[in-house]
Amino acid sequence: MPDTFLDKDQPANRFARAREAQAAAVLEDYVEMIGDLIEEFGEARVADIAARMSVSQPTATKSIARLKREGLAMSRPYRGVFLTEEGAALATRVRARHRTIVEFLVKTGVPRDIAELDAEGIEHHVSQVTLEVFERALQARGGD
Amino acid sequence: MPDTFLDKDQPANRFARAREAQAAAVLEDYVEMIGDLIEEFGEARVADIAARMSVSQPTATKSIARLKREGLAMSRPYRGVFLTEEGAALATRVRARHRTIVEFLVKTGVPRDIAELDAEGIEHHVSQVTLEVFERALQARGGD
DNA sequence: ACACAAATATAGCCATGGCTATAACTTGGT
DNA sequence: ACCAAGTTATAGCCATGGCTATATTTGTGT
Repeated sequence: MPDTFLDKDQPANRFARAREAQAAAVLEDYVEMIGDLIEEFGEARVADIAARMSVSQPTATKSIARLKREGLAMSRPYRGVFLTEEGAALATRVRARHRTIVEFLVKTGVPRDIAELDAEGIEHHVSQVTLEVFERALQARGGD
Repeated sequence: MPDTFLDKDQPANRFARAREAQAAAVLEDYVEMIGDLIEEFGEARVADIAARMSVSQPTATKSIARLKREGLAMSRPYRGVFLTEEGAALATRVRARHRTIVEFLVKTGVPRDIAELDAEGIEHHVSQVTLEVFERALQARGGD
């Protein structure tokens, strides 16, 4: 089990820390979504990625370039996008974390649709410790 | 009671929504911290703001310029920064929300120092509905 | 009053992540 | 085989939020 999702160093200041988490957020979102698309359609096309992110196609292309630079994805021009081993592993962790947060919020009393929306922003800022607390809370009372 | 913190429209897509929340985050953080500084020292100097944000002084100056453009703060060159009525109101709401989230996390079982760190990133993505759920959870079991 | 230190502003750089417009490539149909 | 349509890439723009280096202003101490 990893102790981090996508960070290199821990900054001293809480604002600096939140900034770092934010920088990783875009990568995490793309990787998770590309994983979803591959699972659904067998491949992830740029156009689909752009549509899911509600972003223009060139913006998606640019972000994918960054994913490639960071070693999370691979692609050949005019072909679909695929995840590296590292990217796939990250996608798995991100997806699990997302589900944990949504389920925790729902269990706490937040309507599921709102929980989904909030989780999208929240998930990138939840530490491993907090995530484990959420998991324990889920197991405790009614892990149906 | 406000139904929003700092948003204009609601985007359809959850990623787009998270992006918007993020755009407001910097403003919210600055406004809250400027409020803190004014309360502590009677004024907020650029140097202090920069130090608290762990950011260079020119970066702080630039962000303050944006706060002014958005009508949240005021300042005269080489003088301290002050909040407009709107800025002060926002600071109050942001501070209350921050405390609610920290206390909720602590009550759930997250160590306080970690709760503080996580809250910094989380708070900008918690909807009004979820916040109210947290508040109710706090009142419910042991509002000591 | 004036010089100097400290604080703030400005200039100019970089990366990210948006966008539109357009070029280049793929693919499917005749 | 080729052309049209669809898809992806590229060019070039903008704002934000980082930074360093430097100019300017404030204010303090002698």
